[in-house]
Amino acid sequence: MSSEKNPLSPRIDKNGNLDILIAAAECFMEQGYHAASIDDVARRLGSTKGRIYHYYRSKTELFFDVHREGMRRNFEAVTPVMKGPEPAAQRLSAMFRRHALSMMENLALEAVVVQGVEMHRFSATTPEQRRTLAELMTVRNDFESLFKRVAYEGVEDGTIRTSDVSVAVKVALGAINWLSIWYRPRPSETRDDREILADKIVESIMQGLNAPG
Amino acid sequence: MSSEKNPLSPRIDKNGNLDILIAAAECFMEQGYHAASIDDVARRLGSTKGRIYHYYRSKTELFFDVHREGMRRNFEAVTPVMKGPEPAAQRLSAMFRRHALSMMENLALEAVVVQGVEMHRFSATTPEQRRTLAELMTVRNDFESLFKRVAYEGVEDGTIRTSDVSVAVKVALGAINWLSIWYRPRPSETRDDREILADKIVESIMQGLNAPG
DNA sequence: GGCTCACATACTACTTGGTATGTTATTTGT
DNA sequence: ACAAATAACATACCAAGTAGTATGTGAGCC
Repeated sequence: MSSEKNPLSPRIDKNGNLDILIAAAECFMEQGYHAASIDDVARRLGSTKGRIYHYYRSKTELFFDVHREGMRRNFEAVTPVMKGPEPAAQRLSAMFRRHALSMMENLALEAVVVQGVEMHRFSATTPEQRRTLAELMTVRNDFESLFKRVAYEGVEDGTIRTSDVSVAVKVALGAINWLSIWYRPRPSETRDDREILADKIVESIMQGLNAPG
Repeated sequence: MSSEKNPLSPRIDKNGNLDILIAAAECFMEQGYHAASIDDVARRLGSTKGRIYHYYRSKTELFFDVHREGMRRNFEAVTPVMKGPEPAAQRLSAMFRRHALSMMENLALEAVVVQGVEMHRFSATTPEQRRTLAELMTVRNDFESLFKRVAYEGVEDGTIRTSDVSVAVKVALGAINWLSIWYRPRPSETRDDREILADKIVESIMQGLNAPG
């Protein structure tokens, strides 16, 4: 009864194949999907291919599940703050903030999400892979739509001003996703440090660079 | 006498190996560096490997030169507008605008730049490759520093307001670089369309999303 | 007529995704 | 409680693709 047909749930069935997802994400982040071999992932796990192919039928499926788990955590981070009595601009800020923090705290997974689906557009071979691919693209669009919806609410309630909501959201999400390129946690880093950084990013997105006047 | 020791100049010696760079960039953009084979690049050129290996000693060097050419065009686009009598905020806007247009008009090259150097951090084998890698990272940092410098000028002349110039610049450049992920030119697109899009992006970056007040 | 440039052709050594087959611990049916 | 089935891996192996090389070849130049 616990496993719904939610397309966002990887099959992490209480056991330790979440380890596999994390290890795969780290390898994909460091070397890129194609350069990282299954043996690399296994080595990082301290095991062999056998373990991975016991849970995943192909490298592609492994990648897809890493992507799913990353997107799942994105939704998990953002959805709790998107509704409420506050003005839309305030809720949107909270969403950006949460998303930025999620990027930092799930860096490997999110780097894979960013590295993303584009790569596979051309190399997806089997029809099943193409369907999965289409599904993942849909999930990404849905995620972006969450922000667009709240941004539109902000235009209506007067707390947000922009000439093109769609572009503005893409700009903001691009800025946050770009974290996966340049952000690397220092060893001594604390949660406070990350929150400070997230706040600065949100400030840049919401206030811009121009001095008021 | 024409070839200076400028690290930004790929060796495009009047002949047609610029074609190779473009074809390689397109392949790398579509399939990713590792998935794109030298034969793929050759096929796109309507020739064979022989031609490519006549000009480039390895796939890695080819990638590096694509990266160089992309960065060269970035500098070419931005540097002409970074100095002048205008207030810094205005010059910074112009730089962002030019950079965004450069992203759109050199999409393949810039996508490779974005896909970037990080990938090679782990797989760079020879000492020479490591040196080239370090060089490319330096060039990227220098490019970012261009924006930071003008942003600091803006803080001083009062036309720019932000709590952290470094983060703000990373946010802005991230937003622009993100174009390489989602922007794809429509067939009927004109230069005006691209300029309109660039203006919207610059507006988002400079004004933010919050309604003034 | 030789020499070099600008490629094309043919080939190799190696990597890598995937499979087929063990092997051991754990669960399950009775 | 015990055998049988199955889960959870490890080991050994192969076929396919690919970076790089060695060699050929025709056209232009000196």
